[in-house]
Amino acid sequence: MRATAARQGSLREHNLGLVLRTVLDVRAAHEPPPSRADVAAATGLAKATVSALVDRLVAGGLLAELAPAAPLRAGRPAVPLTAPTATLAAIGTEINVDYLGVRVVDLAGTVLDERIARTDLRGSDPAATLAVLGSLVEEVAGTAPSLVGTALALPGLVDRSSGVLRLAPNLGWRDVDVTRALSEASPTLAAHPPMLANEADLAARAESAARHVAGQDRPSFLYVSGEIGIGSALVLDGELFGGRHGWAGEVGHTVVADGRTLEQVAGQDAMLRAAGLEPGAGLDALVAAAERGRASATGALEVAGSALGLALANVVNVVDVSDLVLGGTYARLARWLREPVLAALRSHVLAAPWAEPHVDVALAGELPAMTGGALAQLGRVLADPADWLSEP
Amino acid sequence: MRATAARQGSLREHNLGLVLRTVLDVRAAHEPPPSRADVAAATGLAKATVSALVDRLVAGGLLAELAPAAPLRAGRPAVPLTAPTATLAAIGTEINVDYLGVRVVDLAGTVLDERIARTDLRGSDPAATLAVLGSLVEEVAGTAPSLVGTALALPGLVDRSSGVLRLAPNLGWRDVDVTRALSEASPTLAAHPPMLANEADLAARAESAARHVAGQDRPSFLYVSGEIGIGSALVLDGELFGGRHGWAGEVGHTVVADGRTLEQVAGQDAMLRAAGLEPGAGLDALVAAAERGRASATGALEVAGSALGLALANVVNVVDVSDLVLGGTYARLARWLREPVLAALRSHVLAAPWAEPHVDVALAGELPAMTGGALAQLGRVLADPADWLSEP
DNA sequence: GGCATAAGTTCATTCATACAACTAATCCCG
DNA sequence: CGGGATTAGTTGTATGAATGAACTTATGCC
Repeated sequence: MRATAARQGSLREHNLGLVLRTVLDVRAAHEPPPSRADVAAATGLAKATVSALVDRLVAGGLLAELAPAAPLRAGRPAVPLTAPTATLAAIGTEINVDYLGVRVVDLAGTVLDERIARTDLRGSDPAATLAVLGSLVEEVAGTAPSLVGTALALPGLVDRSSGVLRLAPNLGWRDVDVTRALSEASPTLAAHPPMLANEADLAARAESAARHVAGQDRPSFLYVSGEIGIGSALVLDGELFGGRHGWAGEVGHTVVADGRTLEQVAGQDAMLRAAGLEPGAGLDALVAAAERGRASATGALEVAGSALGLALANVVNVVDVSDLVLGGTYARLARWLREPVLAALRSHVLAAPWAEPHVDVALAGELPAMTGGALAQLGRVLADPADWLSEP
Repeated sequence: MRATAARQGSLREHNLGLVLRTVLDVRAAHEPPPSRADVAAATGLAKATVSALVDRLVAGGLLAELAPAAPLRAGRPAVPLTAPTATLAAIGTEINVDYLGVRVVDLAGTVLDERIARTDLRGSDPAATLAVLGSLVEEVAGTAPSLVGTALALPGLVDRSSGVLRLAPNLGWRDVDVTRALSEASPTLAAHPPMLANEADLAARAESAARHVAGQDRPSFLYVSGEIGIGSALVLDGELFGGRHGWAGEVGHTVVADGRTLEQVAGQDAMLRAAGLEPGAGLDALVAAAERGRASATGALEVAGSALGLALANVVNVVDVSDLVLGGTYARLARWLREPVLAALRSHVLAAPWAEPHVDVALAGELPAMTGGALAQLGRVLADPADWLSEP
């Protein structure tokens, strides 16, 4: 119930966005690039209207005309429309517990460039780490086309209004003025202050886009991000649910049993310990042990899966989604986690008999939060193309 | 991202709704009824446009002109606009564990009529109970102005597409075709099939409206409904969050400790038992005992409050709201529950230091779910007034 | 080469809002 | 009591966006 008066111009802006999204959406679904006529048919707008809007978008650099394909049937051949290659891009960045990275994505969703540095950042110095990230951004910014915006995914609670990272338990960071530090380290980030968000939230955005491309129209799911910590994010009808301050999804800090949080039971370190491995052994060691069928490892995963399932059952009871998506490290462990999670869901979710719970593995590729951040910024263009027409 | 082409008419419909909502909203905030000029100033629309739209709304019966108030200052006196009295109404109904009722509410939010029957409906016969509800609806339908729609609040899981009540644990009902039974019992409900929804969801709508009237513009809160069972509903920026199927908010069936659900620890029966009272003693007995300071009662409430607080902390970690509203029986117990709930929130909510949790008592009046159901139906008129202009 | 077919363009028409001038109804003040 | 100031609401013209029908362009098919 947006309380804005709709003037004549609003109409045009709305339809401009509609046309742009229609062209890019059809592309996403692996259909051939649409023509002006296709767009008119899909939107219900008159051909003349679509032509005018498309012309404006092409002139503004938000759409491109392709060379006509070899015509198959009678009639004047259509001019196919697509996203312009590499004219507009966004940079998604991420600092997580065991890596940090930068990724450039354009309007078509293509990854143009990326830099990833794997290091253990637990207890690291925020200033130094942010300086590294800033320099990675500068490395890619040179080759990048004109920027829509930037985003930074963090494993913690972020204050989006002030640009301060409030708390990242697994990094050991607290009240870090991330935006300021980055703007000093990188002219690019100074010019385009990053949108700060939780890692799981942005990963879920990428997952939503991936599922859209895979054919799910407006997917609804709970994304569970197992990194060193455990985060989650809810997507409903393709829309991310962020809560009041964007702090939704902290399942990891949910209490599962006798005062212990889920992270203390099913976090990576806890699983390693329960499997009888050294804390520093890493995920690979756990996967290897489980693959060899070692009872200590599979048993630990069973216990972790049950706890995860219980925590997720509580979440599902409260937010009502039936599709759970395992991402991050949980994606690699899905083979062993799925069954105990499903069992917990079936027995604790009140609505389970009428909405059979599903547990899927994430479709989005490696390090989805960086992609998700970039997509979030690119989404601003789709939402309101008029703002991006003339000025680059 | 609604995928609809905006034609010229969409503009008009949008602004028509905007004008209607502006008039009713200003009324809600206890300001004097606005004139056409006030609406123009508030919306940013031109005076001429507002006049045209208001005229249409008045002609269609969705707005009414009042007699000009005694003018206070120079200038032509304004014509005040309000909701028309008793021309359009909705019926909200409810079946709960210990009562059932019917309420008629008009566009101005005034309760025009109601019938409430208090009985214990645990293990009752669905057909008989629904027949009683149907007859109550018929009683009030005669006097009611033209109907926008009807709603039915139920303490359980409802399948809104098929109109079947899937499960109401505390009634002992399962897979009851409520819509069909009611349409046979009541011609009014046959003509206006009720919107089925969870009791807590509709109560939260009423609470949202009450908070809006109280001056909170677009309130965000988690409503916790303590009836015989425990339900909850999330309102974000004035909008109810229902989840995928409308089954969100089942905190009562959340697991809090060693496999026990919240209802088994903090439900009304559990509290009575813990306080050493008979299960049938009722809420009044518990309140009386607590007021007399009996340790068994206050102790039981302390325990229940802690469990409730823990469950709510888990919810808050996942959905990120900081205002909790105690409704239903919990409103009467708030004096004793508030502190333990707050304590649990402070220690278990990750974001608590940056978003101080609040625990309020519900503002909406008695049996808010009935009001909320009616308001939900009336909201359809506000959302799209064009549909309701000519035909009644 | 002519006909059918489909894509895209041109142009007059429609319709909702904006803007400005105007009328209406009141208070204030001499 | 009458004129000026002030505010509400109306009237009429202009603007801008979408529409629909006619038209042009570009192709395949026979």
